[in-house]
Amino acid sequence: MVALPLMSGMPTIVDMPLPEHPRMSDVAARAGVSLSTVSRALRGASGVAPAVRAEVERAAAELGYVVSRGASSLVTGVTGRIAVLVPFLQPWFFGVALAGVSTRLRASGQDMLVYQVGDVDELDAYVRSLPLRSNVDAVIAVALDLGDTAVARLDEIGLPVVFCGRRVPGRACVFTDDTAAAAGATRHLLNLGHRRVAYVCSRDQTGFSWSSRDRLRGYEAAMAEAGAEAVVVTEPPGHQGGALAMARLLSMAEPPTAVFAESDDVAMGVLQVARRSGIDVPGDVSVMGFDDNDVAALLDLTTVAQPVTEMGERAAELAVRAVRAAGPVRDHVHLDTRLVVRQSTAVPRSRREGPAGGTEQRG
Amino acid sequence: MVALPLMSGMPTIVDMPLPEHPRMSDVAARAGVSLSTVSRALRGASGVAPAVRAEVERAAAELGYVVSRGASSLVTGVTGRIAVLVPFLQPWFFGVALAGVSTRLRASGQDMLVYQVGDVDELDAYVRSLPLRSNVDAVIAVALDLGDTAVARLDEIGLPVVFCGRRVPGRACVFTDDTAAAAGATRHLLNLGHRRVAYVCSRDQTGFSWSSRDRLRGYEAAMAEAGAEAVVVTEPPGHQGGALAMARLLSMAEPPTAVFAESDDVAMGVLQVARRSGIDVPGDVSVMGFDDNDVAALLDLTTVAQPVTEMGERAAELAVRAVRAAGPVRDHVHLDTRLVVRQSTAVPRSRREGPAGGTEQRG
DNA sequence: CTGTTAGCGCGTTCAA
DNA sequence: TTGAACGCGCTAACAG
Repeated sequence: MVALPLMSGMPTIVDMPLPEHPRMSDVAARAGVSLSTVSRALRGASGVAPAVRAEVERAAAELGYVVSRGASSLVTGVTGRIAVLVPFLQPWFFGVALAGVSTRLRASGQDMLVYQVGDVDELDAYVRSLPLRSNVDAVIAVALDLGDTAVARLDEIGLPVVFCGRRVPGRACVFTDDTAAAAGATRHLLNLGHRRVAYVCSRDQTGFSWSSRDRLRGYEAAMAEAGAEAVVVTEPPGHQGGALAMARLLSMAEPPTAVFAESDDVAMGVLQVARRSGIDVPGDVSVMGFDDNDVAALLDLTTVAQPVTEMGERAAELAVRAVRAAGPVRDHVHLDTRLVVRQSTAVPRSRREGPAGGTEQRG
Repeated sequence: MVALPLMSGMPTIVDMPLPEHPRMSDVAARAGVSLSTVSRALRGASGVAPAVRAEVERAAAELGYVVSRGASSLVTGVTGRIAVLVPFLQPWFFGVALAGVSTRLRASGQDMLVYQVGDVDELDAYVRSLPLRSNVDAVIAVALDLGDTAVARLDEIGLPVVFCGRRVPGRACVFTDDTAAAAGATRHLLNLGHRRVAYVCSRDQTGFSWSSRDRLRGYEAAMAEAGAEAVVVTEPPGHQGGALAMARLLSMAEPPTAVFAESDDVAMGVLQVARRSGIDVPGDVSVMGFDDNDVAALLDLTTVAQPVTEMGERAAELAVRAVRAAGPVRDHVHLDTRLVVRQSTAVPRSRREGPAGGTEQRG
């Protein structure tokens, strides 16, 4: 700050009352420069003398000034906000994915707007009303099937969309290969010596989810490949569905020796019924899940791990890139899954009691 | 629409190309009125002829026009956005709370901005930088201890704060009585006939959380009231901590016959170690949790249920009210907890094998 | 390198 | 009941 000769009693610039909601002009006055210089300095734009920039930053800090995004986005058209659409907020998967998105966005100073669009109507209402220019810069759809019309509408508006958790041809997306992962998991059970491997999948009113369908396909392929007969049980989602499914499986003439559940959540229901029925896992039946959520480790469930946090981060990364590029980004980010072998899968009893059989394993 | 005589080949209003990003003036032109009339009509302000209003709404719908929040908030100072601060995104509690907030905000057309502020620095950075005027209308802190300086800063800016999950004197907040709930849970165990009831609590680097402290207090009070000796084990949070704690308890000269864990998550670790050690629950030891998360039901864990969704909804309600009132709201919303008795707690073996003892129970 | 000017899209005075 | 003018706080062109 420049030292000035002052008459005593005269209010100095330091004595001036701090405005409650300082604006850029307050900073400009305090730093003794013009508005545009403040704007440039605070934005980190080039063409500002280092000394001036420092002075401006000091003035801003002293006033507790922060640029109003609303005002600047009115001019630039960039809001600094990214919308994340999720079908649910409660399940483990979405919390983890959001954490990933949040981390990445923080790094570039973007804000995260979260919308829960449980049903098609909500999605529709969202797409219809919200994403008008000057509300968000991009949309990340997590484990969500935006319809064609919704996507078309976003395109029309010029809003980049990133799909997280699903492969969408011609679109920016981050995904894992559910089919291959499910096939790998099924092979793990087959390689242990199981032949009667059942698959539990879930469907709600809306029908199968795509990841559900993809996993089923992988299971069927692996079974066919091994010449084993596929046994598929369909119930509502969640562990309730898993419990119902396991009950049905246990009432079959020849119950399976291994159960592959579409998700860890469903597997929990399977395990619960097994435990209550006095059926030993993996002694009597092997159980395999999918997701590797936090409870899976707790219950020693063999499962397929997805890098969910990373999926969120990468999706956010694509969204940020699309905003910067001011145009659509079409990258496909394919992340790997990982088979996590724990205590819930083992060689079937028939094998153990017969001639000693090795426990092979393939990816 | 008014039918007009047209020369053929002359472009009609219907033929006019739809602007990609229609603005209010486009609507005004299409409806044949002025800008201010459109503004009034679309905002539902009074003083617009019904016929004119209908015409404006039609024009807006045909153009796919939506008011730009950015522009209007520049004038009104209201953003239509509410910030939700959470320490974590992954745990069950936060997903459920966010779902509650989301539901309530949707009803009033507000958007939800989510910030993960895991450590004090992040919180500080957030409070320092973001909530300047024209970014959000209110802040909801979920299970978070904003420091005094942070709160003071928000006050200064005039941003309403709502605390969710904690009682804060003189502030708008939604909470449950952790102390009373923990005391009730402890009494449940005492009433079953347990005397050696251990409490497992968690602390991380930061120290005890307040809910942790409150619950501990309730446990201690109930034990003292019954003339029983308190046994408290402290470990890191999460089920790992629970597992460590249970291991320590099992190595005591006289292990407890009942374990009350600070949270369901911690209780999971306790159950895991019990199961692996061949200790029957509740045969050998009763286990009680706190939260009633989705896994608790699955594992038949007796626990204390909190109305988490409702907490989120009510917090959002207070935030919306504060925005409407354009001033601070100081309501305290006290919600009840509920003891959920499942299969993990029972009369201790000593009682069962001795003279028949009844299973009493108090709230 | 810096200052001046003209809007960004809308709500809100006023006057009609 | 409607319309015209002004300004919300800021950035982007220019000119200096």
